Amino acid sequence: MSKAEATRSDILRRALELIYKQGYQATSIDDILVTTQVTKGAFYYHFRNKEEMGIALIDEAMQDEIWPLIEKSLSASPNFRDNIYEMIKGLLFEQPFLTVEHGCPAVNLIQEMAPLNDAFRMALIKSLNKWKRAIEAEIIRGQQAGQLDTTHDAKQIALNVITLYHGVRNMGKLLGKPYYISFLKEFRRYLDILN
Amino acid sequence: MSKAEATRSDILRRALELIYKQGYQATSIDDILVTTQVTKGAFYYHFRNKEEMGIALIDEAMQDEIWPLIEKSLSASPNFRDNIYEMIKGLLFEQPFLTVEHGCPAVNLIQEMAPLNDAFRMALIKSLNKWKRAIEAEIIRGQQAGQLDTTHDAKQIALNVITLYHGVRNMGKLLGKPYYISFLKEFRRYLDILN
DNA sequence: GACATAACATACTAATTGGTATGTTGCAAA
DNA sequence: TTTGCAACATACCAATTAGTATGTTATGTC
Repeated sequence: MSKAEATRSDILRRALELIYKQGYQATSIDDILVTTQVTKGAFYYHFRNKEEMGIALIDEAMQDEIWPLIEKSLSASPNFRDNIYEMIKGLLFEQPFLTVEHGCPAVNLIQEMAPLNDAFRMALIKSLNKWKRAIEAEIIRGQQAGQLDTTHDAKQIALNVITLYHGVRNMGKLLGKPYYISFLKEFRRYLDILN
Repeated sequence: MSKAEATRSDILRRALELIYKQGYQATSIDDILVTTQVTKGAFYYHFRNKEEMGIALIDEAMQDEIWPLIEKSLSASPNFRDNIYEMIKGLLFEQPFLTVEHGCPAVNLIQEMAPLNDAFRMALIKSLNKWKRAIEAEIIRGQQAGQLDTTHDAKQIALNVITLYHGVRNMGKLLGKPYYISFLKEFRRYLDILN
């Protein structure tokens, strides 16, 4: 990685950190500059404006942060239920970057920016669909392996899983880690009930 | 209602509208003043600062907006399943104030402000608990009426319902109204599966 | 080693921010 | 009908905002 590329990805990583904790609109470019030790000239050399950086952040930094865990957990075991369960558990508990109080950066950005900015919405939809397809594929694999009745709609279940994840990430901000634990129990029950 | 009270509640209503659409931090006091035709002096006569107005908004304006629907739907029919289903359906579809793209003001505020401000978090928890208890009571009523096995934990189900609502409000920002519809079908299934 | 350009650095701006200081007006009680 | 205070109105401020204009420096190529 060249020095310029390092600068760029450093900006994105730090920006993700700040935006994760404060929100996109509440995070100023100066905030980012202070924590990165990068100057304004460098920032605007790499990004045309704040919005372009935000989009890059979704397409690159955010993906890099969570995608390894998703891929790993979805191919860990032959049992699709275990894999999906471990994926959610991993996202909730085993991401050092994420905390209960601040939730999930993707969920936060959807909440804040999807209604305000088309480019953000598109980027977030793309990211969501990637995740959805991965879950869906794992469910279909489970069906083909005889672990789940083929009458179930894999798409629908995938969306349910993501919806639950969004919900628990939001509720966790009020109820804290104990809620994550009781949610996980319920989530396992949900998976097991699917015949 | 005195004229002063009218001014105050007008500020709160308009502020709720703006904050709902733009977010709390992105809504400036000047924004509120322009749309209310109220002057800065009047604003700061009624509220010590922006935060105090935000809290009042949660405690008063937000409750007034959704609570009538919740109470009405939770006592509409003898069937607790129908009532809870209609409550969620009503919140999603029959609140003229709310739109799919902007989601739910309470969910939005939790996402944005719970990690940043203790006073907000407290007010939001209070509001959440009020809703949770109402759902819980309706579930217990259903259990006493023999509609639901008493082995089920009413508290847990109430939290599940709210979690799903949070999730769908967030996902709706990306997937739009069609998702609300398919979610509702799944939600009905979830209620019916509880034996 | 000259030279071009990529990669930054510095200094600035106009607009906006939450909040304050200091007014003015209306209305209710005496 | 004066008087006191609730209920506003106006003018201001220092800090912060995204973005720009105009530099300087490093680096790869010939």
